[in-house]
Amino acid sequence: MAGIVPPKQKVYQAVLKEIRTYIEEHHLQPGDKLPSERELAEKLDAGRSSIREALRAMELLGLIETRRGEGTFLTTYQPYQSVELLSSFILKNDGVKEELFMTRFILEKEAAKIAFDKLNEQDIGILQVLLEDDSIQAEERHMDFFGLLFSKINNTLLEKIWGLIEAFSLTTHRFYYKNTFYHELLHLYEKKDFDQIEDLFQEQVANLY
Amino acid sequence: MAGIVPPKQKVYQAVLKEIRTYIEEHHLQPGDKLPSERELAEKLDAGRSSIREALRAMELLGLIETRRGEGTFLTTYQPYQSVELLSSFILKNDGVKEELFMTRFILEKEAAKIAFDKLNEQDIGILQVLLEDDSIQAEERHMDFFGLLFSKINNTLLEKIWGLIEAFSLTTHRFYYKNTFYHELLHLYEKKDFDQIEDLFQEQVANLY
DNA sequence: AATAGTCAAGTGGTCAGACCACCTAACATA
DNA sequence: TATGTTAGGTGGTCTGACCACTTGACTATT
Repeated sequence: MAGIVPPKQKVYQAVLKEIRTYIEEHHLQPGDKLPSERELAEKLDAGRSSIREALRAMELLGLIETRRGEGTFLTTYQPYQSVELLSSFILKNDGVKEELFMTRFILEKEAAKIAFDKLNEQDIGILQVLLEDDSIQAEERHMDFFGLLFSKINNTLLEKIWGLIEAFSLTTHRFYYKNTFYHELLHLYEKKDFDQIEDLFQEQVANLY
Repeated sequence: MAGIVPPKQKVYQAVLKEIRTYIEEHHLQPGDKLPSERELAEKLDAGRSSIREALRAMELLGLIETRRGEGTFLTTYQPYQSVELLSSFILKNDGVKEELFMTRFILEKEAAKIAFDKLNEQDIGILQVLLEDDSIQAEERHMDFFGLLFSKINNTLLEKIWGLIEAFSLTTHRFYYKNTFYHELLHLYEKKDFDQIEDLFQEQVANLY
C-alpha cells in the first residue's frame, strides 16, 4: 500500500473496488447476498464504518439493497445512474453497449438539430479546424465536436447526461460515426440545411434499430 | 420521534434533509463551508458516522466537496445526476425547469418514434383505454402512456434516464402536452403514420426553442 | 521589520467496540 | 402437526479514540 506518493484514495473508494472484484470472482448474480458488513470489514481489512460508507454509495447508485436483519443484496434490476464507478459494474451486461449507443445517438442527433440555429461563423470555423487536425484521436475529436454543439444549446442537464453516457461509452467498444459523417454534418451547417440533419444521422444507424 | 408506526427512515436520510434545511436557512452559496462533521453531529443530534454517511451521499451526488484538514464545502458548479434528493436542491435554480422540459421532450419524442414499430394491437388498445379513463390525473396518465412506450423500446438506460427526469419534473411546475396531443399520437400509431410523429411533437413546443 | 520555523487547534479519515432493532431458522412445546 | 420460544446473525447507530492534514498564530531568526 505504501507507494512513493500516496494516492490519497479514500478507503471507502478502495473498498468499492474490492467489493466489485468480490462480486466478479464469486460470480454473484442480481439478488444474491453479499457478505455481512462485519465479514467484509475483516476480509478487506477495513473498519466497518468504511465498509458502510462504501455500501451507502452503492445503495445510492442503486447497485445494492440492504435489508435490516437479513443482509445486503445485489439489486435485481440493472442499475444505471451516475458516476464512473458504474462503468466497471456495467460492462459485463450484454446489450448495454447497444443501449448506450442508442441513447448517445439520440442525444447527439437532437443536439445537432437544436444547435443548428445557435452556431455562428466562428463556431463553424472551429469545427472545421477540428476536423482538419489529424493529430488527435477519433474519440477526442468526437468529444470536442459534439462538446461544442452541446455547449451552444445551453442546457446543462442535457450536457451532463451526454457527458455521462460518453464516459461510459469509452469503457466499452467504441462506436462512433464514419469519418465522413462529421464533414457532412458540417456541410449541412454551412449550407443552412436543417432538414437533412435527421436523415444524415439515420443513415449512420440504418441497421441498428 | 415516536410515531405510532415508525417511518423506519434511516438516520442518514433524515440528516440529509436537515443539512438541506440548514443550507437554505443559512443561505449558503456554492463554495461556502458547511459546519464540521462534529458540529453537525452535535447540532443534529446524531452520531458522527451517520453524518458521514449522509455527507458521503451528498458527495456522490456532486453536491459537496470535502477537503481534509479544511472542511466540507458546497460544490461550486450546479450538480445534477441522480436521485430524488436532488429535486429539493434543484428547484431553486432558474432555468432548470426549461432544461428539464427540453430534455424530457427529446426523450419522449424519440421514444414515441422508436416505439412505433414495436407496438402491437394490444398495446394500442391499452393506450386507448388509458386515454378514455377520466378517473386518473393528467400526470399519471402521462407517466403511464409514455411508460408503456419506453417499456417497448427495451432500453433500460433510456427508460431510467426518462424516469429520473420525470421525477424531477414533478417537483417543478408541471408542463405536459395538450389533452388532444395524446389522442393524435395514438391516431398516428393506428394509421401507421410514422412521418408525422416528429411534426406532432414539434407543434407542442413551437414556441419553446 | 521581514522572514522562516514551530506548534497548537481544528478538520476530515478511519477504526474498534458497544448497543439496539430486526429477521431467520432451529428447537422445544403443546 | 402446529405453535411458541429462543439464540444467533445482520444492518443501524453511537461513542471515543487515533491519524494525517491544513491553517493561522506565535516565536525565533535574520
